[in-house]
Amino acid sequence: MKETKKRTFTCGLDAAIAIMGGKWKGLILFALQDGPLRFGEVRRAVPGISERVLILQLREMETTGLLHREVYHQVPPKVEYSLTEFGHSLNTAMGPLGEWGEENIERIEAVPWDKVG
Amino acid sequence: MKETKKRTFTCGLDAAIAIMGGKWKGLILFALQDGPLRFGEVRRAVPGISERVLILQLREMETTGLLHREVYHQVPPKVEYSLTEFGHSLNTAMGPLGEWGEENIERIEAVPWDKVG
DNA sequence: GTCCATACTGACATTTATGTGAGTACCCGG
DNA sequence: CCGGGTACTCACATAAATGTCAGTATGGAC
Repeated sequence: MKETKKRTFTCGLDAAIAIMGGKWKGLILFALQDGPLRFGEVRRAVPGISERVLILQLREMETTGLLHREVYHQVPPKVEYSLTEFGHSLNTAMGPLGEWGEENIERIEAVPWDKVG
Repeated sequence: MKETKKRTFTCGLDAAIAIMGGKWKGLILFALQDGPLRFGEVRRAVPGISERVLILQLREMETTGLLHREVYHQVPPKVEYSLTEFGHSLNTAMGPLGEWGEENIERIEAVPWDKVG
């Protein structure tokens, strides 16, 4: 029960998708690419995310080694999040995907999303 | 709710992630990169996916314009799926992500996945 | 003492994604 | 008439992801 299950992946893309999780982690990664941000700054940098989900995502990304969490013992509290080397490398790898999205954003927005699901 | 809701995205990466949907579409795209495959061939190329979910994913990807569905009126039935130009371009954009996953697959598999969620 | 700001935590509800297993339609060869 | 092969469809069930909202802890300013 306490054995850490060793997930296996069919290919590198499979693994990368697992790391990326849902719809937020890529955006969080993107937001942090230019340097550390405090919790509240990350929240403002990722419009639409709820506070609780942001915390969950940040914790997951800390566990997977994508980012570092630095706590300053102050009042009011201050916590800074920054990318690790691992996180930076993933961010770099996602660059082309982001560019593809930029180039095709009109087409993507025109998709009849309510008929997709 | 009859109006097709025009989703908007905060950035290109956001849009790309929306297109990629869950954990399967990237793998399906990857499987189709070398040419058309029949339904059963896609299923075998994407281990672990259930038949129903595969159908749903293929339909979504057809709707979003990533792939083309060609029906041959034969018995037994034959349906071939192939990437569109749009699908190919996305596949290309995901190339670096797949390579990143390959390079880091050991590290990713070593993540304590049961403590992540 | 009261309030402020910040970064949380916890209970709960909802939405979305995925999975299971059965059944359908078709023509053909036996 | 039966079973084989393929690509589905349908009803249902569960799991995972996301959302809402209230509450907590802290020390300093007032």
